[in-house]
Amino acid sequence: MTQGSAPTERGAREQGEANGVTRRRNEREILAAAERVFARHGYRGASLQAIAEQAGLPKSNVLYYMGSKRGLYVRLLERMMERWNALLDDISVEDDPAEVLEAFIRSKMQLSRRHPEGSRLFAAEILGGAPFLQEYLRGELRDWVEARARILEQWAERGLMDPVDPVWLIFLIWSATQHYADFEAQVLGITGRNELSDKDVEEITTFLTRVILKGCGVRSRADTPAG
Amino acid sequence: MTQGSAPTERGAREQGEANGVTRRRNEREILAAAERVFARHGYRGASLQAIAEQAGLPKSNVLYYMGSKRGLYVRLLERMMERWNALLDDISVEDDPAEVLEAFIRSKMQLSRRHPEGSRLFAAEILGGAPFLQEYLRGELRDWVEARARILEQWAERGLMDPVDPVWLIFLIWSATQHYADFEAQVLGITGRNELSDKDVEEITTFLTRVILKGCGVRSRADTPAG
DNA sequence: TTAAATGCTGACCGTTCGGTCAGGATGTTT
DNA sequence: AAACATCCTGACCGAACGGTCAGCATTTAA
Repeated sequence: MTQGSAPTERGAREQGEANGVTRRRNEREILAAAERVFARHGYRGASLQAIAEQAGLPKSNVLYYMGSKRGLYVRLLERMMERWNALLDDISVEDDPAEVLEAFIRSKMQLSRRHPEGSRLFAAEILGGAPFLQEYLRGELRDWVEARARILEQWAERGLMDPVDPVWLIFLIWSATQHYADFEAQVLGITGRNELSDKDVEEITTFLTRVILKGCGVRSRADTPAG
Repeated sequence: MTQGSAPTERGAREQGEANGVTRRRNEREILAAAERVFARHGYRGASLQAIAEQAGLPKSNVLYYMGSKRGLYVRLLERMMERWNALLDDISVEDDPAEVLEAFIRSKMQLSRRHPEGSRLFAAEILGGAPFLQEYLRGELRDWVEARARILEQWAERGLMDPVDPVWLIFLIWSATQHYADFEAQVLGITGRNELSDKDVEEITTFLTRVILKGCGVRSRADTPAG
């Protein structure tokens, strides 16, 4: 009665495969499941039981791999931060504002599309007052924004765009793109779609690029006669 | 041993005040506390215990007033929907696009500022897949957006603004304004502020109005020579 | 073949969850 | 002052929570 399962062929291991293949697969499965559950219910609302079920593993196994709920959550946040940091890594004042801003909008849009659960996980963390990310926001991310803001300012000084507040502009792009991941349920409900197609995303990207660039009076370097 | 509290002066009633004054105050207190807690932790992550503590009442009292966790949550959502529905209630094709769009941005910004917890509560609900608001999104709100989208289209036809997709435009305004409530923690962290002042909000509103109106090529009716 | 190391999980722990309810406190009516 | 209706809450309930751990299964090393 205490142990009813068959002695072999249990778990996800199935047949004896050498090395850490199962390990890697389980870990990946857990991280994906956890991202979904944390994104949907927030840190407190998420349960390890739900994560384990979605990963197709016993709860104990999740804890065996990840140590603790907190550790799993932090690991997911860090993974998302890495993805974000890779964005728009190297830009300079010499670059073309139109190209850079379009690239920013486009890559941010793709980040939201490629990792919607991760985007929502991040949003849920911020929504809850960023208890785990305070340090990151006030440190790394702040520097990231500051550096890019200074470049935008210099572009404005050179007459390549209107003298708008660069930080508000970055927030505008952030929010407009983030919206399609975080508020997906709303976007789909209002537009009556089941999902956003590649074509939809391309259309939205074009729309945002056009409106924001025009709104900031961005002139492509090619359009400007003199340096 | 079973009951150690003093026979009188318990609860929030304190001194005998006639009528439902205490009732109304308690109800208001509970709703405010619940909005905070639900916004921060989502539906599942919120606990009645935490809500009760923030309201300064025993948990049983919260259930006595509100019936159930679900009922309390739904009531908060409905209150927020009412606030939203009051927004930009009566506009027509004959109105001035610049005025209407600015009023939309401004009033939406004020909604986020006046009811940040409500805004975040709404955001958390959508983030979690809108389990309680599916119907509202696919019904009322969809109609709301459709009606305004048609007016924007007509403005475009009359040459009062660029022929942009009106739904994407509404989402752009929505996201840009919503951002300052939902991502408040991020905005404050990055800008190094403790809170957004009235002046900040006014500045952001002006920025958004300028960029979005210019980006959509909105011309004020006053600027247009002929009808 | 055996011993040690590692992978894995059912059973269990203390705590907290949403919700119920008996019954005392209070307000109103007679 | 007695009867009644309403307000309120401490004590309790079964369920679910995050986390621990003994102990079996499997792989690796000797």
